[in-house]
Amino acid sequence: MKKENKTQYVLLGLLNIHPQSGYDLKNNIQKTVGYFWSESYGQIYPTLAQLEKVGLVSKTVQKSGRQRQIYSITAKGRKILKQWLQTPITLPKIRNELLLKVFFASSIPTEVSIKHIAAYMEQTQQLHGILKQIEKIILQHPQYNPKKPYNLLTVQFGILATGAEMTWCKQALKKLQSI
Amino acid sequence: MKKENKTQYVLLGLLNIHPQSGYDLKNNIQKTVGYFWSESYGQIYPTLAQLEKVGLVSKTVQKSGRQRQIYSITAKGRKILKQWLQTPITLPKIRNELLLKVFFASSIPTEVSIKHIAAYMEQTQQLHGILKQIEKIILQHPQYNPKKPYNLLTVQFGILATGAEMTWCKQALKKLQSI
DNA sequence: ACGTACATGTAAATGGTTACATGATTGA
DNA sequence: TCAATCATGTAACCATTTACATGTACGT
Repeated sequence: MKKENKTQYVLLGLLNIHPQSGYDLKNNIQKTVGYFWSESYGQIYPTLAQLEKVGLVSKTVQKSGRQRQIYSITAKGRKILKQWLQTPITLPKIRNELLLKVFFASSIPTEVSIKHIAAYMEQTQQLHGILKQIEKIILQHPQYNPKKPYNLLTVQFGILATGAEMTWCKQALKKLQSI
Repeated sequence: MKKENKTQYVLLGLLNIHPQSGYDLKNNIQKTVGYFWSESYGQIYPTLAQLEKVGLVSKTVQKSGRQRQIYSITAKGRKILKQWLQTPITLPKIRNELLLKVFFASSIPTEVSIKHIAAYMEQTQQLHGILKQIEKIILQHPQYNPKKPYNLLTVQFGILATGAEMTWCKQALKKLQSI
């Protein structure tokens, strides 16, 4: 397993919270880090198999009911996870299709750009609302521990980021509508 | 050439401004849309060949001096570009390694997260500064046309986005340092 | 009995980076 | 003449999505 492949670390990170199946992992990635990370089954299942082969996770087949493949992180897996958590971060590589279309928009009608930006704003607004709700839930949760604000911090990142994007959309729409 | 592949549209978009070589395209992508889009030679050269094969661009070999392969957009290419510019946008797929490391940070020392966020802030701050300078240059440019503010708009998106990230970094650092 | 969600995977295709190979031109 | 940068490309590899295949369990 190559060091750079990040899929494995999301899986290890979630398995470090509690053992679960590939199916659970897919859902939990969406629920917990879905705003800034995603994985498909085509990545998850092969990566789990690979992680098991090198001993970073172990598999047990659920006895009762359905034959679910439950994965647990091993001591070795925890070590590798912690190591990765401490390696320097790199800036995310973004590829924003809206901005590309806006940048090259000189040869098409202004209304098209307006429509694109409006659509972007709507979708961003929706995400912003969801993140605000999540923030509220975290803060109201009786077990919220201010010494471990990591989940809250990532949600707040999303709130600020989407907020800025909405601000830009409003500005951009105003400017384009005045043309 | 598949419709969904976006590399071709950046190339068409830039060739629509003026004819240039693959090497130029690489540099110009960086200079113009580099903040939110990038391409490697491994994508550019094969895509140019493909675009020529289907008649969206044409190639002429520079006569004088170096034998540069200069590509121009064709009428058909312009048509395809315009069509794409009008198709609905999709939200960018982000994968933020910093947030992943912060999210899973409960099992490692707080100082590690602080270091990560500080590094992120520094890099973001630098980009923010560059974008502010570009904005100033655009606005001061005598040929700036307020009826075609597309370049300015993308730069301003970057300024607002990086600004929000810097705000978050400061908040997050303050919170973590108080633990 | 039927639909929905649970559940696990694989194969093919696509997307994208990196390393390599090669050589020309320019300026100090 | 040497280094830098201009310039074009390919091959190998890595990353990722999508479509497909297959079947189970649960609630109504």
